[in-house]
Amino acid sequence: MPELPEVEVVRRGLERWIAGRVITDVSVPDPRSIRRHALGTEDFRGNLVGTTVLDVVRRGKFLWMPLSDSPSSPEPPHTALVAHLGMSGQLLVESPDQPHEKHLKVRLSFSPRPDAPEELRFIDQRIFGGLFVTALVPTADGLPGGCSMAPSATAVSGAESAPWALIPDEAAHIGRDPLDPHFSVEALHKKLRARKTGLKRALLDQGLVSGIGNIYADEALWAAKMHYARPTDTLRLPETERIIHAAHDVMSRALDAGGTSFDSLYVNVNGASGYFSRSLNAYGREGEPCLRCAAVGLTTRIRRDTFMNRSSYSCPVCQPKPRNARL
DNA sequence: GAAAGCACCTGACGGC
DNA sequence: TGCCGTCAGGTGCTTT
Repeated sequence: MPELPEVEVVRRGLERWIAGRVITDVSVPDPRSIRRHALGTEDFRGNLVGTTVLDVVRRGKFLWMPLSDSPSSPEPPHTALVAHLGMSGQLLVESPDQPHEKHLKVRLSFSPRPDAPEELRFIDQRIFGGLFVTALVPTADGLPGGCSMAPSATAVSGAESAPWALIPDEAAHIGRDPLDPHFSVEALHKKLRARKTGLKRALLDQGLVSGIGNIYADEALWAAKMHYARPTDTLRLPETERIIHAAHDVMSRALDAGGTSFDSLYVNVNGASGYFSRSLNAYGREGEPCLRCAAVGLTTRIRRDTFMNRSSYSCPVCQPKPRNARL
């Protein structure tokens, strides 16, 4: 299940393989995966063929690729190809002669490059994700829209002026993620204090802070020793700093491990799985010992609660439920 | 306007 | 073996 670290792994792969290349053809075997492109398949195709992918940018779990008619155009891009992996989306860079995957939804062909495959495939089993082309709008704070331009040998010439202070219209409402260099803990703390909700519900609200899904929310709460139902309007700044530091730490470690993977639903652009699931402390460990408690001789077991119609894993001892819990 | 609930979607899995 | 119900969960829409 792709969350922020997994999407960042994919972003880096796309940056390496497709930045600077021209889209030469597009096919859409299953139009359900471009349903957010309201004008249909032909318009989707027409907006892409002949354009150049200038960059690969990410905010939270949204990925976008600013498009230009020419890689050397001095004009900022006006449109972008947006991708969201949803629950089971995969973006694979492959050779056209590779057999088609069972859930292949969209294929993009690229201009030849000696060291790189020519096709980008979007595969999605549950069809929660999708692709669409949309307008780029200025960011509210005038800062770059998201994370991009990691050092790359394939960066587009002239890209030293990028990233632009632009973001897809549909992603403009979401907050910056903890790995974003422009993320502000103080700004998030203000928003949390103004909300009357529980801490995990807030962490999963992409409008407040993006990129945190069910897995990393549970892991960050466990690391910060905080309960998921802690009312956000009672948080003190050091506590907000603690939970965000924990989220940053767990997601950074997951990124270093190539992402978290429980099954074949998450792979990088070359089809390889990550290894971070072996390092999880809470998520998916119902009935197993809390490792922190075990270190001091306690035999506490991780418990699973149903919360927001999904599972929430926590330690009942080191993450005690607050008296004023907000579920 | 804020907060919460629910539909979307498919494959795996367990129970009968 | 086959059918049915449940579960997984990110996002956007609807309801309260």
